[in-house]
Amino acid sequence: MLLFDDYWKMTFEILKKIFPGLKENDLALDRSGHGDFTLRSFQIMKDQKVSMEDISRQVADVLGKEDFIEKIEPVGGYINFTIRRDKMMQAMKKEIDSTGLYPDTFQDPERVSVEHTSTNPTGPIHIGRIRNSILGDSLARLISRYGYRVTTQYFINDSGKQVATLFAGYRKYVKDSNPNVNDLLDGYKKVNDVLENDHSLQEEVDEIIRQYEKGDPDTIRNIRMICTVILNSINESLSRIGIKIDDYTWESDLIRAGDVDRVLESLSDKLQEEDGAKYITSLDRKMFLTRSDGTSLYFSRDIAYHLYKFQNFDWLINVLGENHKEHMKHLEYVLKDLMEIERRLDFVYYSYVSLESGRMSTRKGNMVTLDELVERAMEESMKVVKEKRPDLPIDKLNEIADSVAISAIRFQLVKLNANKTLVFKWSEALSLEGDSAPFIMYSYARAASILRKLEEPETAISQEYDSSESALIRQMYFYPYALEEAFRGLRPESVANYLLELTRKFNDFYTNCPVVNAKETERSKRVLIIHLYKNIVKDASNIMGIKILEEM
RNA sequence: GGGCCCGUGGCCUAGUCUGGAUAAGGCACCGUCCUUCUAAGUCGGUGAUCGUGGGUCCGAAUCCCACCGGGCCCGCCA
Repeated sequence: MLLFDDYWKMTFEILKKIFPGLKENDLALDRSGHGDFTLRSFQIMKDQKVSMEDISRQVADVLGKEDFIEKIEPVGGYINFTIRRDKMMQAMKKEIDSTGLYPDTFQDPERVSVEHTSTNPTGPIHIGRIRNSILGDSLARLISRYGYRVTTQYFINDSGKQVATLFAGYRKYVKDSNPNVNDLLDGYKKVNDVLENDHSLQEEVDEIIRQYEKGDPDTIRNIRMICTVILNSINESLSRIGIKIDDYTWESDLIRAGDVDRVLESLSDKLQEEDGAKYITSLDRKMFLTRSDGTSLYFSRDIAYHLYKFQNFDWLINVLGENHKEHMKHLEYVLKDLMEIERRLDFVYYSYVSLESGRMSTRKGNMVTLDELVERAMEESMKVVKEKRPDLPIDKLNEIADSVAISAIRFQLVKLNANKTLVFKWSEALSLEGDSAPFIMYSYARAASILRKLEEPETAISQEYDSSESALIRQMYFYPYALEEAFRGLRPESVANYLLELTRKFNDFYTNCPVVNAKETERSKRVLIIHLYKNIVKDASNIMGIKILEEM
């Protein structure tokens, strides 16, 4: 929960006393530039059969005497409220002085699990999967900022057909007791080619699964070993863009610890069989839990994993590609309707990333890996930073180029509504202008630069702010509302859009309001604005995974 | 065939959940501003039947219905 002097709420509660039927949405943050909050009176006029004049008079009576109100203006069917800027400044300053953050957070005891990425350890992480990681990581940061104890989790699929196939390839073509990633992937590709028309090999893969689930020590040791090699490389790629996952769970551990069997037991009265394979009927569909040879299927392992997570968490969030939607409907049905688990479970889906040449495919080689993207973004940002800052030493240039590249990649993916399909284009991915992370970072660096030029600057809250200052103060003050919206909808892109708007407001302030050479009274109030601005940008950027810099 | 998602200037998006005031940005294009704090920036201009057709409503990009176009799903894969 967010803590701050919430003038929207105060206004709403006062209005609610005179209009008991008032809905939260009737008092909106104004988007049209008329005021800060706007009361839409249409419904009130209709319900209570009163005139606009009556409403205006009543509102003026109760709110006119509140000291945080600057102006009340009825226009058409709206009543616009303007909040005093010095009150907004005070509200922000108060939190930052005492906690270092605006808004302050009330720490919620609930523990939240955010599962993201969970990609099969059968290949490098590519730009399709990375949408999952970036979305999940930002979501985790957002929820944590909101006051929950968040753990990020990765479910390692090491017991399905894909990994068994990987192992078959290793055994046939690689053999090395200390294999590298590329050899493993080559082996995987070769086996997949052979599998297309060789049924004996299919039998071999099935046998590997049986051995693995049965607990054959040699199979376990080897599969763990090759999965770890690939997983390490995935994690290395992720850490390159600032993503670290807290907890890993191996599917095979849940099988051997009996979790999957317990799922079958608890569903025993609903289980049906077909050729020895067990299934349940979920929403008119057969959902198989085991194969006819007794080995487990993803559905039962996923149920087991969710039960395991519910032992330690009050709220589970899963970030998944849209192709999992149907599957998750059935998972939810089992957990909520059959097992009657009432705890909170949310799914956040994202649409696919494709290339201009079409859908990505690891096997066909039509893909762009994260490593490749990072490398090219680094080159691009290095080129730019060298051109812009020839005065800086090389290690400084490296640091800037690195932050710019990584921030740009993350921001580009997180700012887009997750439901939209994304066609990856190099020209857009490598762009460092416009609505991008560098746009935000650059503004922040200019703000920092102003403060560096002043020795022990005074700060002050003024009674008077001009229009650029006023618009910026308002946008800063509204930060908690943006966090709230993002949190409620589990949509980090709301924070991204907020941050872009904040940057535009700051740029307007920057061009219109000189600081360093301003008179003392002007300077001190602007210095405080910059302090608050820097604080909020830093905070919001952290949620977005943008690595903010004091100089660039 | 059934289900879910998307459709907003030439291109990419915000706004859709929770209907409300002249539809907000970016890219590209044309023009402006470095003798004031970093031009990765600023200001101005060109450019939108909000996929189409109905409906509900005082009011629809937003809600409902139908259709069109694109994506995803409908495995003893994950």
